[in-house]
Order: sequence, then structure tokens, then C-alpha cells
Amino acid sequence: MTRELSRSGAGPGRQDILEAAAVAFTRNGYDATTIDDIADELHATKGRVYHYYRSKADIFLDVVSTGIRDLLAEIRPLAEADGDALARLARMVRRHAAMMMTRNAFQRVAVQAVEMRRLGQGPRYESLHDIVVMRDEYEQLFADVVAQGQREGTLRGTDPRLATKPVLGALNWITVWYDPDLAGDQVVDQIADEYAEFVVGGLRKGDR
Amino acid sequence: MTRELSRSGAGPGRQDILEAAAVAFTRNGYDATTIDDIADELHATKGRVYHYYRSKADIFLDVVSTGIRDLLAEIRPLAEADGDALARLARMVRRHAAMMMTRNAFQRVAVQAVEMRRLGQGPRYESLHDIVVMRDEYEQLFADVVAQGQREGTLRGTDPRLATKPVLGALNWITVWYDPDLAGDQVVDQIADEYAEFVVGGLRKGDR
DNA sequence: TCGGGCCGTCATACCGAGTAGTACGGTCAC
DNA sequence: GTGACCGTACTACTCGGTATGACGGCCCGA
Repeated sequence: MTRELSRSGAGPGRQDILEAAAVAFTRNGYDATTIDDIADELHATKGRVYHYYRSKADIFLDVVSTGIRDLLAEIRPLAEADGDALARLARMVRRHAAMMMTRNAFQRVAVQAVEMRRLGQGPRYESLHDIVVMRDEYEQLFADVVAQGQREGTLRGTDPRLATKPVLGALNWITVWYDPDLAGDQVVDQIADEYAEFVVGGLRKGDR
Repeated sequence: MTRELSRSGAGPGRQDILEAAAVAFTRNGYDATTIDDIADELHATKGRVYHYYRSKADIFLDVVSTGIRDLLAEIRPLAEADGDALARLARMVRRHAAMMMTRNAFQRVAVQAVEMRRLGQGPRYESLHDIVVMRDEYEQLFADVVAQGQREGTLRGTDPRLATKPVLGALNWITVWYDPDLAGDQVVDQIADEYAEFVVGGLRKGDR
């Protein structure tokens, strides 16, 4: 029976390319990854890759937007749930950290793209704008929760957008150091808990 | 009068190449930066660049090791100073954050290299090992201070190497989002203070 | 039932552009 | 005269992307 279509409108063939590309880009980054590298992941050749995608940049964009959309889909409900800001922030951080580990390839590539965007450059195409919009929207989820925590008197009063920077830096850096081949589920939970404790402690208003 | 020789044995010419390369690599990353890009920074051509450096990879390595050595030179004395662990940690974080902003180009490239290294790949040459050693040595500075804080009872008891990961992630991510063209010294201090407060709060043992 | 046509899939060969690096020669200061 | 410096022209190679053809499966008509 056929596999479920992914949200990028992919049949199984396109999805295969997407996942192979995520692995390849994770390894070498966009510029140093060749179409042959992606094809090699599937024991295929470039003809197969170009059957499903117009260009290398299109493949990269699809990997990145899939990663960011996955993250948004997981974190937005947590951000918008009921509950005090501290608890919601902890859950958002835990979930984000977990995804950096369990969706390592796609999230690693999404982080690579965020890093490219800061320089105003990346694969030379126009749709990078979508990535920027989603990243800003995502960052605002955290800033809004921080702002609410400040109104509740539980979080320190620094500029919420600034407060969000170290949080996302810490979380995104997981994709740099975490090796998914080495750890199990229990380790994922342990690390996610540590990150939640770190971030909440770092933003909480102290009474010392 | 001649400029001071840099520690890489550079005369002014070689230092010019180094600084131009730092800017160029910051903009586009190692793979997407050409030797022409570096030469363009100096309104020169490749002949000039190749007069001072054997290869593109050698230039990159020089930029990266300069960045990491600068950081080690600043942070190691703070790590090894007298004082309780909390205070030393705060100073280390503040100084690291400041350097991510004030030495943005070199530190950005050093961070790029760290990210490449995690994948076991990078510019295809052998001396990447030195970078790995310095990075681990650097990370251990933080881990040691965290361990001492745990012995003093002021920091939470998590594994010090794990505790260091979000710290360095937060700090290194500054090179991704901070634009040195937009801010002044006062902003640098404000952000550095925020990061110190965030990290110390995040690692401090809570009594709530 | 069989054969032909069509379509999706994918490998191969090729082209053009770009880039790392080299060789060489010119200029200038000492 | 020599050497440092550096620009120019060039080579070799890589890689993104294209064109083409083969193959297998499916469908339909005879």
C-alpha cells in the first residue's frame, strides 16, 4: 500500500528525495552538498532527483520549510495553551529540545538556513522570505510567553525579544552537538528536562 | 611604522588577507566564499591572496584558530581567577558574549568551523584536529567552573559537560543574530549582562 | 488474450559556468 | 640586481542542470 503523502504534496518518490536531502545537507551544509550526494543516499543518480525537483535550491527550501513547519505545529499549541507562562515556557522548551534531537536532520538543516539568512544570503532564490517570516513568527511565540510571564511577575523584565535570543541559541545549538546515533529516548527526555530547567531558571525573576 | 605582527606570523599583508577573509567567510560561509571574494574585500586579485597563503583551507584555518585563541586568551584567566564559581562564571559569560559582538567576524567564522566539525567534515585538510582540541579545552573551562559551583553548593547538580552545552549554544548564537553595524558599546554591555544573568540563573541551584 | 501506446521513473551522456590553484611577468623599493 | 608584492592569463576540475532514451507497468482496443 502506498505511503501517506507528505504535506509538500510528495508521493513516496519525492519524500524519498526530501529525506535523503535532509541527511546529505546535515552532513555537509547546503553549498558543499552536491546533487550526486543526495542521489547517493538513495543509491540512485541525478536523473531521479531532477525528476521530482526543479533545482537544488528547491530541495533545500522544501527540507527547511518542512522542518520549520513541523516545529511550529508542535510548539504553537503549547504556546497558546492555558496555564501560567512559566509552565508553558517550560513545555515549549522541552518540546523544542526534543525535536532538535528526534528530528535531527530536518531541524539541523532548518538551523543551517536560519544561519544563512542572517547574512542576507543563501541559496540564490526568492522564496527565502517565507523562511524569514516563519522564523520570526516562531520567535514571537517565545517572546509573547515571556511578555506574559513578565506581566504575571514571574519572569525578569528584560526586553522579550532579547530574552528569546539566548533561549533559541541554546535550543538550536542542540543540532550542532547532539548525535542521534548515540542516545536513546531516555536521554532525549533527560536533556530536554535539563534545557527546560536551564531556560526557566535563566528567565525567572530572582529574589536573591 | 609597521603594525604589530599577529600571532600567526603575519606581516601587515598577511594580516590584511586574514581580516578580509574573516569578513568574507562571515558573509557566505567557507564553501560559498571564493578566493575572489576575499581579494575583492581588499580591492585586489587572487595573486595577492596566494602570495601569502597556500590555499583557501589554510586561510580558513588561520581565521578560525585566531578566533578561538583570542577567546581562550580572554576567558582562561577569568576561569582560573580567584573567587566563587558563580562570580567567575558570570564574568566568563559576560566576556564571551562581548567578544561574540566585538570580534564578530572572527568569532562568527570560528563558530562556523565548530559546526562543521561536529559532522566530522569541513575543509578537506588535516589540521582541523587542532580546532577540535582547542574547542574541547575551551568547553572544559566552563565545565570545570560548573563542577566547582556544584561542590560549593551554588549550582545545580547536573552533568557539567551537559550543563555547558546550552551555555555555549546561547553564547555562540550571538554571532548568528547580532549585527555589529547596528549597535554601540552600551548595547554590547547590556546584552552581555543579560546573558550573564540568564546563564547564572539557569544553572543556579534553585530553592523554590 | 494480446499487442500497442502512453506515462512515470530514472540512468546516462553531455554542456556550460564557475572556481581553486598555478605560472609567469611587471613594478617598485632597497 | 634582487626580492617582495601582486596582477593577469591560464589549466584542470567540479558541479548544476539538460536532453535523451530505456524500461516497466498500466490501460485500452481489437
